[in-house]
Amino acid sequence: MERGEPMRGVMTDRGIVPYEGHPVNDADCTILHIDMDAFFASVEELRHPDVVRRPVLVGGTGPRGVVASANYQARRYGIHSAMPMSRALRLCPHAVVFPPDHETYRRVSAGVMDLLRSITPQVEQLSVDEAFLDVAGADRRLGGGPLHIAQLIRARMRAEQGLTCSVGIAATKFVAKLASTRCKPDGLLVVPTRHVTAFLHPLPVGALWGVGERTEQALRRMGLRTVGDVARTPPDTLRHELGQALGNQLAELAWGYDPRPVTPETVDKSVSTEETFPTDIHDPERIRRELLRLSEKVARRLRASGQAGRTVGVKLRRADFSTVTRSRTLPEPTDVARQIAAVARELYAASGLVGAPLRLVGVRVEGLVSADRVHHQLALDEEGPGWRAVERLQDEVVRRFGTGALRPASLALCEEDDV
DNA sequence: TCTGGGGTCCTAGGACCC
DNA sequence: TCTGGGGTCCTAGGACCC
Repeated sequence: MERGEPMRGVMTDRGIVPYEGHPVNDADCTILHIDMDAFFASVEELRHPDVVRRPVLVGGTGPRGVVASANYQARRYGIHSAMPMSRALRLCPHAVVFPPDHETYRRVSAGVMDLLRSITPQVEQLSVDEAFLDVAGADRRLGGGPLHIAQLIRARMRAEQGLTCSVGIAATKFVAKLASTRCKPDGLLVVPTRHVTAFLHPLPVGALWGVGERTEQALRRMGLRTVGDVARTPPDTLRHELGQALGNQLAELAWGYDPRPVTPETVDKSVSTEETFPTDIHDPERIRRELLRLSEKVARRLRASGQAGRTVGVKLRRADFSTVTRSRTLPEPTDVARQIAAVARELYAASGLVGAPLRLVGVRVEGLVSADRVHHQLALDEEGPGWRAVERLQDEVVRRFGTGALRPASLALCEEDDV
């Protein structure tokens, strides 16, 4: 296939060849990895047809904004996600920039996931724009094989959502995900099991799950540059250099061994929110007010999902980017903003960073359980009698009249409170 | 160039219990 | 007086993923 053309093919003895006119033995390859192409940017292109064919960036527009998504026109300039927006705009001053609209992306994502679940219930959503499917059952029902199902998904995605996606097909999650990454954008790649090592071993170590910048450096110091290099290294050596878990994981992935099944339901383990300030803040009163605001946001999300958590944590990032986290576990789970904020402020007070300039603060609640198991205890808790009910009422007001209706109450809480 | 926001998992040390 | 080993929970930090 030619440069610049979407990659659609199958891995064979002769490398990747187009599957049109070739018999594809994909019988054992029932795992699909679906990856939406430049998802946020593509959604903005759908809403603003006038920007199609121009470089499009989605991301923070403030002084500390980063690129969350870049379309493929923008990527030609060397722009990629997580790059500071200031640098991206130096590389491509005429790019069109949209601030992120996560509500819309979530809505489009829900449509995408519904489409996938209409193919099979065996859908594991990885993020807003990615999912694994196990189509073994769907294949028995629909017939035609995984490749046929993947083509059906791509056609429906284009017709029903107006979006392109890339699909990797393999016998394992890991190889399917690598396959979709290699064929982006708008691609489709099958990696039959007997060609897995030929596919994997030439790839750079960074292609392995769990190898980021730091681990890549460590592997380079060991003289390992490709997945094949890792595969030929004794697992004991990998464990010794990288730790038990990561060493084991890389030793297995380098041979394409990945027994993890597709698991449709996963439960959240934590809820958090954080904010980077446009400029550093040192005023303790402002930090305390931020902690209350973030606690309200976390508590609202907990209540909306019917969860409560026992461990409250704060994250404080200094001007030099060094980060401190503090946490405390409570006797009972909570979903009450006043309680979360009280703990967050105590953790801040004891952190040794009061008065220090901070670029970011965050609030997290973990150790989540279903909230209906703890409601009565919370109602009796002497620290916040009635606060739970008050916040429930706020939820109801927002539900019926929108967030604007709540603003005065929220401000009043900020100004009056003194924990 | 100067680094977002939402998550998961791992490591390591200390407390505590048996 | 000196000293086990295992298990669980808690805390802090860090790497990684999208």
